[in-house]
Amino acid sequence: MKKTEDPRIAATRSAALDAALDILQKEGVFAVTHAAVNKATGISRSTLYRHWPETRRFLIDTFKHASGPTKLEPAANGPLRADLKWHLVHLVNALNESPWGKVAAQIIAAAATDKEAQLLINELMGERFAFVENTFIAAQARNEIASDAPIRQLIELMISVPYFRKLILGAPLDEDWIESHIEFICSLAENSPDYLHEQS
Amino acid sequence: MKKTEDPRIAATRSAALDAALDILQKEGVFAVTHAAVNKATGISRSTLYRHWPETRRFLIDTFKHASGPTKLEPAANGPLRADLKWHLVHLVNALNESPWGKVAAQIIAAAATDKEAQLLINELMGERFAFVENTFIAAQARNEIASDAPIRQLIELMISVPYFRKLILGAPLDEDWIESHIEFICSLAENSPDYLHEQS
DNA sequence: ACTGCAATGGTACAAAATGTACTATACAGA
DNA sequence: TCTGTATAGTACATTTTGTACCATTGCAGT
Repeated sequence: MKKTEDPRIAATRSAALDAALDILQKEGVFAVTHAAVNKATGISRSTLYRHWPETRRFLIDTFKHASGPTKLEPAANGPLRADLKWHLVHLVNALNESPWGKVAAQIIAAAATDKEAQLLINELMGERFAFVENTFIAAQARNEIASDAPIRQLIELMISVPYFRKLILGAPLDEDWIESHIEFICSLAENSPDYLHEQS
Repeated sequence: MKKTEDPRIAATRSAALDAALDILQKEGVFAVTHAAVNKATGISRSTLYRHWPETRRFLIDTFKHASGPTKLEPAANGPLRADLKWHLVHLVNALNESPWGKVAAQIIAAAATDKEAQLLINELMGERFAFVENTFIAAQARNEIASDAPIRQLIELMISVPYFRKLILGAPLDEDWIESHIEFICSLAENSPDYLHEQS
């Protein structure tokens, strides 16, 4: 059994991934190479090859590094509107300010051919979905919204639009937009017509 | 002045881009190289370098090739629900069956560092947005939906969710899903509460 | 059919990137 | 201090990438 990890290993891994992430954001996936990280950090190429014998794995680890420690704190148990806004602000911050916003598109693209990337996405998205879902369920329990509200679709609406705007349209996600999006979702959730049952 | 383009040029371009697209779909962006296309087509490497001196441009042209001739036929002028379904089926088909669905994520990722890729996306998305927008405007003219319906947001809802499901979640877009999504959108559009004006 | 022009194919070669092996040094932990 | 391991550095083999050159092929106009 192993006591503690050699701090040197952690140090090089951390420094290398920091640099790789930086390169990834600034110059794109093609620029993330052992040689480039060596140049940026001074960590010798042979050491980098020992840590990541295959470039693909290096890139995947960089992605994981970018997603960072995902500790989603629980939303306050206020009214639905406040809780949703809290979630949305959290999401928008992640897209606007953390490295995540800049590399998410790369990870998604990688997922097309790399199973690990897809797993990473599933993990992160699953976490966020569950998180928002809990908020809706709590609101149902407080009778703020109908018991048959289309929660799944409301969650998708809430999350997919900011991703789409940011990653695909390149449109800004500012304070005003957050307000209008929340308003849009909340009026749907609160009015809660029987969307799925009143089919013509 | 130039009469007609040498058919050989068109032939090699076409064959090269076909192969490049095939490689892109099957093996990802890193596999799209002059050498790989040479191996796949028999077109000599020197010829490929003459056509695309830089690999980046080669990839961008492959993206454009994937997006194909985007001739969006006008939707029928039926009731809103029918028109929207027509649009959504068209979009889902593009995501499910054409190369677009498989390479869209790659293009989006490329857009992060490449201006041309972003322009391509803007062009394609702008086209589709305008298209769906016309349908909503026509529905307004026919008094099917209120004059102050939040069209922009409804369009984003309609388009962003299938993209999100397909590209990010990897979830299927089948017939059932199309029905429920249409139902969701239509009930919003038709009920048309004053989403944006009844702020608390 | 003939001819000039341009595109292609093929080869050779230069340059750079990638991957591996080996040794000496520096550092962590006991 | 001592041992084991991680790192730095070097050297080298291999692959990939990019360029130059020339012979050949095919197109277009006469």
